[in-house]
Amino acid sequence: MSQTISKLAKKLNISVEIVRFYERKGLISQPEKPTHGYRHYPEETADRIRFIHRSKELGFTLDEIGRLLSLADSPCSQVQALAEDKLAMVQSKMKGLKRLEKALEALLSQCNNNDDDTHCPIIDSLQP
Amino acid sequence: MSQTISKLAKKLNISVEIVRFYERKGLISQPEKPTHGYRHYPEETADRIRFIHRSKELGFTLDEIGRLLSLADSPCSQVQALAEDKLAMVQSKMKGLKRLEKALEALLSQCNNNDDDTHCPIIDSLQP
DNA sequence: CTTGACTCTGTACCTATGTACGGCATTTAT
DNA sequence: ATAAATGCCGTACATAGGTACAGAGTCAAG
Repeated sequence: MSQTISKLAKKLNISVEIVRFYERKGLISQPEKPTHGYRHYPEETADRIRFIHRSKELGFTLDEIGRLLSLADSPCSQVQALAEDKLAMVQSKMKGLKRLEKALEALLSQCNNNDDDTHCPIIDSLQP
Repeated sequence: MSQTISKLAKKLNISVEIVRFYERKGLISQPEKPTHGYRHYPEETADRIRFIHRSKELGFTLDEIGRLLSLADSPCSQVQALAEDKLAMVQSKMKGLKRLEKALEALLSQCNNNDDDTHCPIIDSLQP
């Protein structure tokens, strides 16, 4: 029950090029190529690509996903460590954005108390 | 009180090339070049680059930072409008990160209920 | 005055994640 | 049997944000 690259791509709603791209990146392995070098994929490859896409949505890079995939049979603690790193990164980014949000809100409130449209207090605040 | 490009770069702990790169991108203007085309920077350039770096840490692209910087001589109402755009962008970015955080936390909580270190439930969750 | 440290411009290269295309082989539909 | 579709490989391009030279000019110390 194997399928050509375009069938696979269509099923996953991605381009044929992306399948080959993932192969070049080592995320999926080159399958059996019975007739004249044509790739024929088993259903597991589709699963693997779905895994890749889910992980991508969670903010993992393709490199990290490669590591995740190779950890598939590793102790839970290793996988956990990777996810924890990612979580820490996300949380630190959020902290920075929260700071910025506060700063922008503060700036905007200064504008609201400003009668003089020719000069903006935001600019003064942005200057170090 | 002007300084050469390498003095500036060293003070800011960045490479000389980056200073020129920012110049090419229009983020800083080419300064006075009194002797044979050598750049000599006033202290404001250092301030400007510090501003760029702070903004970068908060997830602004260089293009966006360019726009922020160009607000300097605009009427308050324009500055305000752009700041509001940024605020909306920041909030939307935070929303995305929050979703990610929740997803990662959900994965990790599965690990914590897992006695079997030889097999990770994260991998199962990502599997279709 | 020579040597070594800077500086200039311009271009090429790098990573990440693809996208697109040229040129040729093969398979499938008519 | 032939034309269209699909496949292959290799390479170039795109974006963002740099990084690294090459080759030539200039400045500063001994």
